[in-house]
Amino acid sequence: MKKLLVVEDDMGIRESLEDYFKSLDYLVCATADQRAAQAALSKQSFTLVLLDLRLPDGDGLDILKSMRRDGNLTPVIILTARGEEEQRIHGLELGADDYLSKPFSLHELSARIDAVLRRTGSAAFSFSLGKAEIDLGSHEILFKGHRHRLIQKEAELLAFLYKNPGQVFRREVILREVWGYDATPTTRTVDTHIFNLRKKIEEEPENPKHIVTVHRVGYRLIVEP
Amino acid sequence: MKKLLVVEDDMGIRESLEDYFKSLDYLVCATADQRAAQAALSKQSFTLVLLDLRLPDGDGLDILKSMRRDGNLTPVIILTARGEEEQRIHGLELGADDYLSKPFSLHELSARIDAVLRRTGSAAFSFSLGKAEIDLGSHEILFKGHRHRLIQKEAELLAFLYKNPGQVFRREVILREVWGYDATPTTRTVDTHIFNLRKKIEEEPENPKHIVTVHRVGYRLIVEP
DNA sequence: AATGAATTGACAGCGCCTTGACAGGTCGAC
DNA sequence: GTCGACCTGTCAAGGCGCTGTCAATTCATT
Repeated sequence: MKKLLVVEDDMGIRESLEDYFKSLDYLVCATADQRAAQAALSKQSFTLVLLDLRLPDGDGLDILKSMRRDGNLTPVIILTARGEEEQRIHGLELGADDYLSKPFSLHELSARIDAVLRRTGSAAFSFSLGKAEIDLGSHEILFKGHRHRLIQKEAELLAFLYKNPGQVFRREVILREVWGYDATPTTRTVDTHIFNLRKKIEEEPENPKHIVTVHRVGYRLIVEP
Repeated sequence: MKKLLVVEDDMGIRESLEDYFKSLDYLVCATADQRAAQAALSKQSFTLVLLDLRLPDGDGLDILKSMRRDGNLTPVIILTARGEEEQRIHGLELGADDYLSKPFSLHELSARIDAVLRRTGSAAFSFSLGKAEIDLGSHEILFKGHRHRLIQKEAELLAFLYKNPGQVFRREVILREVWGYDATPTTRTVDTHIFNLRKKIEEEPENPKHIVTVHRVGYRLIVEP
């Protein structure tokens, strides 16, 4: 489940954003100003933040600035009015992931969100591989109408692969990145977890389409079918 | 039936609020000062609280502060006079859900109330898990015809999980979010409270359906059966 | 002091992680 | 095309870290 923070002072826009994304099954927290946004950010974690720059109690960029200062890497998309190019540029410098000029269509915004989440992968929070819907926030996957659980190492392994889609990783690298620098397990352990993952997300585990073996090298994750 | 607590010292405003919301079929409890408000809050649970900050016997924010300290998550809308920005900001930090500057139209206030209730699900407050009806306002739960009490930490813990349904939280995160940043307890403490909560809300505590363990990670709350 | 909440510690049992073995597959050498 | 060396798929079993459980202790409130 993706969780959105909307920061927008115009009540009309705010509510239409809220309604639209709720209809897409997002969890939406809508705030109208800087203070409320900061309060929400300090208490909860979000998949992505939609940020209007012109707020009644200050500049929306301050929110972005303080997020990044606090090490909060949640993706941010900036919503600007016409003629706010400077701020928009400044926003990208501060670490925003995309921007959109008003007026925009909700459909376009939704597409941008998907693109940003795909690109940052940071939101390896919830995604799908083929017919499997994977939710790393709840460690659950929905596959063929059945609900399975991912165990800890499987979830970590899958998250790592998903953050680097298409790229081949040698087993030693996977061990180092997922298990840690002082990992003791052998590379066979990786194989076992890959095997178990395939049983949970591949339609034909013996003929995997997503978690692919690269002989004599390692494994790679194919996101697009 | 929605039940409103109005805390407002100005008799004119108080009575017009009372009349207006009664005409909208709300149950309204109108109080004029901190003492009466606290008394009402300790005895009843409300759908939402309208809180004036300037009270004859102290700061309205004290009411909000003590509510949140008690794990009472009833939505609160703050009513401020012009030039009380600082307090309003402080209120949002303390967990208020919205604010409105006087003078305001009753119609606008009504719209804000609807928005807040929609946003909070109006339910971070009173909800059910399976056959257990949980009221975080009074810390009471009704389960199998019996009435149990949630103790403080149990209520806070359950409230936190309910605000983020489905999501897995590591024990360290739960400690930080529920106990506070400088929390001393160990993660075993979390287990104990989970154990006690299960005894109160699960049909088979040894086989929990709502407060679910994710091995090697933490816990998550399943709201839907 | 007394009551009840909050926390800690101990222990048993479960489940994840790892390992090792074998079968089957892949690819280069010839 | 065949062979052999090496790699990967598969799976069962054991160790051990993690959780459930609960009693005992500390802490807070009155």
